[in-house]
Amino acid sequence: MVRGVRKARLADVAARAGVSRTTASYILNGRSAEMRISADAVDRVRSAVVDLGYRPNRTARSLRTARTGTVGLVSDSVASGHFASRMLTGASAAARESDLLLLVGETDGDPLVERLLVDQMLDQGVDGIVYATLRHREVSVPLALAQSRAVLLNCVDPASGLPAVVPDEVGGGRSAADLVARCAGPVVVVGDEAEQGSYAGAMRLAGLEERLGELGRTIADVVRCDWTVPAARDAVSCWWTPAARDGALVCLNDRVAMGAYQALAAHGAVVPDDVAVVSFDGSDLAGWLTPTLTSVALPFVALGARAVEVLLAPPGSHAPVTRLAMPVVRGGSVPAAAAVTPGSAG
Amino acid sequence: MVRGVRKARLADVAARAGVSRTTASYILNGRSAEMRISADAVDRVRSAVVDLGYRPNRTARSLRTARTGTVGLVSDSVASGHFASRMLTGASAAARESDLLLLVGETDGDPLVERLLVDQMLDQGVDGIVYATLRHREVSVPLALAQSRAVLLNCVDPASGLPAVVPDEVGGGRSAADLVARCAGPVVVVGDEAEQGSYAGAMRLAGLEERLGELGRTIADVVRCDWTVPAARDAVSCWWTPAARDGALVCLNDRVAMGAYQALAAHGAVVPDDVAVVSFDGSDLAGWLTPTLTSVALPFVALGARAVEVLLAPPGSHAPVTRLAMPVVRGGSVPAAAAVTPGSAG
DNA sequence: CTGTTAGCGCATTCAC
DNA sequence: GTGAATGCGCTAACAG
Repeated sequence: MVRGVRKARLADVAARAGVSRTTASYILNGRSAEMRISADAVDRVRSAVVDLGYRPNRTARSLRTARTGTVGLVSDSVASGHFASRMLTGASAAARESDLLLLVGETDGDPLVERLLVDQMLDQGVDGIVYATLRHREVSVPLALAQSRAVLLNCVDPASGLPAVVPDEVGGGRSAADLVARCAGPVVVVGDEAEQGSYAGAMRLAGLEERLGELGRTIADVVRCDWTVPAARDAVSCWWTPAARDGALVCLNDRVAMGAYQALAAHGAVVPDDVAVVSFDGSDLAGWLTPTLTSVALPFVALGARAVEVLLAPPGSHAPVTRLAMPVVRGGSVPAAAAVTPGSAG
Repeated sequence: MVRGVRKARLADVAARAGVSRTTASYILNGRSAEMRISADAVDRVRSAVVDLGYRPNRTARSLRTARTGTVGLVSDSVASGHFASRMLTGASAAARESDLLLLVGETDGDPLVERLLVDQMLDQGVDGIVYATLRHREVSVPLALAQSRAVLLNCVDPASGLPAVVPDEVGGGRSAADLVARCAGPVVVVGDEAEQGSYAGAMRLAGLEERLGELGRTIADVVRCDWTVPAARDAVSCWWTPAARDGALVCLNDRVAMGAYQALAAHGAVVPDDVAVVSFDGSDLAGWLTPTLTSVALPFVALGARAVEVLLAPPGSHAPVTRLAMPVVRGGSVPAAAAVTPGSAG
């Protein structure tokens, strides 16, 4: 424990103010009115606090109150992820908002480390734990977690009954449909929807299909490939046919879209004039491409913040699963004429 | 403070094992040999621990020992950064290695929030604080930090005298020089070296120039532009001349290189046949480009880990500034023939 | 080798 | 309105 100068204790403050520790404690905890403490005593204590540079010892307070003012965030590898780390930004901000400190730990997917980390945080006395994953998927949390105050972030665990905060992938798929429903040519999906055992692909595809159906359209084709730039580039390049002109490519994430861009360029197809491209994630990459990519964004900051909020709310005051909307980040890869007003009947 | 089932205390363990709390404490703190406690007592205590599911109360221990087993990491916006968040990964791993928990907080560059956060962490009783920045730059840390156990990460504060851990940007510049020193055409730098008041640009440029000089070469030109894709694309596109063929573009970061790629493609110049490209950062983006980009990498994970190690080491046992090498991540953007053996006389 | 005792700094119940 | 006394759970002198 690091301390710059000798720290003053509450007793020192009380002594200097000429009151008892109890009185000083009440005043500092905002109960001076309730306890009807004299204004004079309040003033003396307050100035003693300033004079002595008194800071309450949170450890001692925690021992007494059984609350530490900290929440934990354990993840597989959120901080390593390209931009999923923004969940940390959101969680950190929300924690600060409630005057809490955030304990983070990465397990790199190791179940052993995971248990150790959760136990350590519990021992440390965190007031709650957010369990986050890089990919939106199903998990099976350690028993110790399931028995404590916890919230799942970007994942769900049906067995545990823990509340979860996730992106609304189906709604995102529907938004993508709205963006391309009026294009003249075929709507083609790029990317394997079963990628990495993640929920994202299948749900995005489901939403897309559902909404396209409502608008009287269908998915003409699915170009399956890994969610990486080279895989998408090669797959799109092989698949490309002039019949695809005036259609739209719905890429399952931004890296896939980048690969698609490269393939289209190689074939001399111009985005968005010859073919529209939309994708999912809304990562920084979308803004780096030329033309900029229209992408249905993962609201990582909001997800992280909301997870902490749900954690702090009274248990049961939230739906088991909170789905956060995926906002459309508009780029130049989709002609306005291809879009339909969201929610319209088409 | 969250607790699944009623927690057993050390006293319960001692009672069940038929020993005193002291004895139990010694055993659990690995001092049974030193205290010459009977093997029988040790066994009884150990099984009592298991039976009762006893976990030591870290808060109580902290109150007594004045150490909390936590370190803080406060940053401007490291978690928001594209891949700088990996400093967190490194720090988290190093903390775990020493059985410490990591408290993180982002200030978003707000000096007020910064002070609040540092104070809160100090109140919380962290054993030390890592102060990190997204960009490698000079900072002026809050007074409270300067007076406590702290280490700077990716920044320096000459006034504070705090130890710092930073990437060796000059060495990185030298590595870049080695990669392109033998190219037939001119060596041209892309990017404004004074970008964002950061140290990175100037130091990379200095290292590049220094090493090129040793090898009998010079920087032919500097194409100044912001470190963004569109700015670099436009700048390189305007500047491009057939005279640049067979030369090399040294881009000050990967996004600049991406812009350069786009400009070169527009002019029909092929990488690496017509022109070599190297850059700095070693971000994921480097692997997404075609051909993949050879980049001198920022060792973010190692930086984060080292910062925690320096924090935990006895004060004064490290140089004031620890510079970590920037490893070259080889891609396909530089012909082997253009390179020289690092460290050779050329 | 083991038990007794005394705090760590704070919140809180109960007398005054 | 205020102060004395108690205990959160643990560690570490000190005595036996």
